[in-house]
Amino acid sequence: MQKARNILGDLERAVIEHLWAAPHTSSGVTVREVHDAVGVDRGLAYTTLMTVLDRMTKKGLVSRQRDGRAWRYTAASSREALTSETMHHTLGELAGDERRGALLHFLGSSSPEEVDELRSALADLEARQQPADVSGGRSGRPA
Amino acid sequence: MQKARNILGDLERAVIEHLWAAPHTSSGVTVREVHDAVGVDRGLAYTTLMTVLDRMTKKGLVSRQRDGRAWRYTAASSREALTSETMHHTLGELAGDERRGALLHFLGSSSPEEVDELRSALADLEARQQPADVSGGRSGRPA
DNA sequence: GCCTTCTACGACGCATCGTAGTATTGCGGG
DNA sequence: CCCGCAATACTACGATGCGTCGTAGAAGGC
Repeated sequence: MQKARNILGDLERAVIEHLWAAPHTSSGVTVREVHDAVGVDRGLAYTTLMTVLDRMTKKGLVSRQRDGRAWRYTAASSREALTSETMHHTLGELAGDERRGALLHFLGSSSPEEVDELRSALADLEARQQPADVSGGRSGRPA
Repeated sequence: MQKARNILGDLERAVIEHLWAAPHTSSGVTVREVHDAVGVDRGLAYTTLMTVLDRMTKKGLVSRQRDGRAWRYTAASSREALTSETMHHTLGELAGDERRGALLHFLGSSSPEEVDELRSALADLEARQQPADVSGGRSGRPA
């Protein structure tokens, strides 16, 4: 009985989208604000957003903290982190040798821009680690 | 109305797993064979696998061809291709600048092995295109 | 002709998600 | 001190997807 392959629903997506858009400086967004932002134009009831936020909390997608008798919600992980995590999850289902093939496929069906982005991200990462050891790989420090 | 974020269910996963394991030389696998392979141990009825295969066909996950009065099923895309496609799908939901961040995240949370794999895959791809232009990037051919 | 093997089609149970109503609780104004 | 507003907590309902089967025919084999 392992479930939970659906990362995000449709409304959930819109909601977290809004949370991501909120300034990190704030201590979070109230249900009312989320409703005003993504609920009203869709003609949704306040309680709908409440339920959704509540369920997302239980799933660990968002976190919240008290503010008076209201909750203030924030996204649990950044958009980039969630995307990365999802991609890892997808890739993680493959055995090592298949991963290479999948990555090759991935690159092959990427646009030149994406490849560039990846290349530069790789360079960034490399620079951040051991600027010396570029020869064989197996760069030490994990995590 | 964009749906279809669930790529694979649970049984579906097992089924396509079996199809992937089948020799490509064969012209496909019958329901009977799939049932024997992944259905019997789970105590599933023959018809269950029939339905699942049928639905997967309608979703384009597998393809089939007649063989007498039976169908022979084959996976529509390779495991690697499907994985790659899913990853692209995930990444594709981001805007350009966020993609970079996501990729950085992705690399940052990858094991050294994965980074190596990616690096070598990138090198492969590069070699396959313009063996000359390695200097600046912006590899011409826009797909 | 009867038994087997397949396909087609419909059905049911359960989980998830979008959606919302009702009950409850706490704070501030009169 | 009590009322009502606002926000939360609790519960519910319909749609859809998926796993699971059953039944009804069609096509052959003996």
